[in-house]
Amino acid sequence: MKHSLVAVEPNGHICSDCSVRKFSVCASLDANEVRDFEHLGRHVAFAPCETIFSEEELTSSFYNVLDGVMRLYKLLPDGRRQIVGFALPGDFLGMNISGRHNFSADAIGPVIVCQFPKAAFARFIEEKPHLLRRINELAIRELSQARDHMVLLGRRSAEEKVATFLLCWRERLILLYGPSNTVPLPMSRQDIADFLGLTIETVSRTFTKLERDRIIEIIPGGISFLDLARAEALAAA
Amino acid sequence: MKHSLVAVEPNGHICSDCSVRKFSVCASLDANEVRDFEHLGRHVAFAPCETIFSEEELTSSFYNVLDGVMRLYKLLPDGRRQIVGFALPGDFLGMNISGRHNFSADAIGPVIVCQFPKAAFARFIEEKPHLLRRINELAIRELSQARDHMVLLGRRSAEEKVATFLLCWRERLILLYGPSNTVPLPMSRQDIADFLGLTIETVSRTFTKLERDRIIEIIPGGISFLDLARAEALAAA
DNA sequence: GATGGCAGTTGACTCAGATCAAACGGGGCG
DNA sequence: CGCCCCGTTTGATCTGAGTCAACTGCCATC
Repeated sequence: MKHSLVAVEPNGHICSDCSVRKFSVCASLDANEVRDFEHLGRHVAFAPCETIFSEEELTSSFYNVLDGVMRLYKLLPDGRRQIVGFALPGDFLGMNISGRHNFSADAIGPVIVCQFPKAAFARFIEEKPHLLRRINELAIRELSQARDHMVLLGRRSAEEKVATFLLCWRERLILLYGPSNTVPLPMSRQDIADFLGLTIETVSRTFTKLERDRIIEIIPGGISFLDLARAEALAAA
Repeated sequence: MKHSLVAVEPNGHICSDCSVRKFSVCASLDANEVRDFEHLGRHVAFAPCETIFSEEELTSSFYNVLDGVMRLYKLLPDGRRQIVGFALPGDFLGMNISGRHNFSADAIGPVIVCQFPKAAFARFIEEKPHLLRRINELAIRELSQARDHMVLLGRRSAEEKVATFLLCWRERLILLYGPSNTVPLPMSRQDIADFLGLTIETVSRTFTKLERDRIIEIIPGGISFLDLARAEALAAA
């Protein structure tokens, strides 16, 4: 846990140039609104493994991921961990009704976020129903993903879980960075295990099995798909 | 699967008298808006085991549960089922972004819903940001519950799952009907199993074990808590 | 008050994935 | 270069929950 590198660009950023704008909440804002919006958020960088916010902590800000990957997780009192998602550029974090975060978030690699003070953001949204609609849309999309993940956790085998994870992760990266059969995996095996409800050993063995079956190739920092069709068959089944 | 009993009250209902109003989306509407809202929805009754809507079906309506219990579930192609939630009076169903339902819903016992044609509802919401805010609030609450359920599915033992389920179900019923240590369970053992990512046999055995340990008592159509503190200890651990 | 059916329970056995333990391997550093 | 560290892989064994099968008990129907 290194210390944070605060405020990389002390309000010198320009939202209209922002690379994740079209994926993000801000997609719903027009040119004038974006200008106002700019004064609201500021860019903050986090070092690998740094915590952006913790479960049960009072929510003081919302976050828009600009660059990097985060793991979002919940801990049981005895230390068991369930990763409830990975956040990528464009993801919007921090909404809740209790006033406290309901999961923790930390940076996997270096991360840059656009941070909005909660109160100012709430005020800004007040008169912008289209922004609210956009946030609602994102929440509903996440809800749908959460339900899909419940099916995976409750009813799928280890091999199905891993295949599904790799394919879904690939899809997300394609949306952001364009098509490729090579899939970087910035998170550790332990992270993948805690996301899929498995142990690290099972994840590792399953990777090896998929490679032995010539479905994937394990490369440093990721995998490469050799046979997408068979991977999809495993995931669908 | 019996045939449906349509439109119990062909628009003779009065929203201002509605028993679930304070729990529901409609809580955000003022007296005038409720009057307009009345013309939008109509009450529809469903017989036990009837399907309200199916996954992948085009969304033509939204639903507000007025009475009864529904199971919300997703099926894998080979028939494995994951119940993603149970809907109780006050729950609002049908929101999605794809235009298709992303899970199926059927009645467990007799169910009455308030059904809103999608288009009319969308038009109504257009100029009512507070209603949108209320819907967003409900979505965020559900998202939080979904994440809690992921932890349960991915990281908890059978006994912890069952104890947690019974306690959570009790909490929901208390909110609606007031405190009681007796907890009706209208859903079948199979439903509970498919909700918790277990088999029916494991659910049954775990119930028996909890009863043998004098934590619960199994009664027809439900259970009764004998030792809430120990149940909570099991669920928390 | 027999009969059939279905939800739930119980028992015996199996197995997928967990646990425990050891080995591997690549990158950083003295 | 050699050593260590740590994330990962592999192997051996164990076990919690799944599977398969039989049984119970409660209605519903005749």
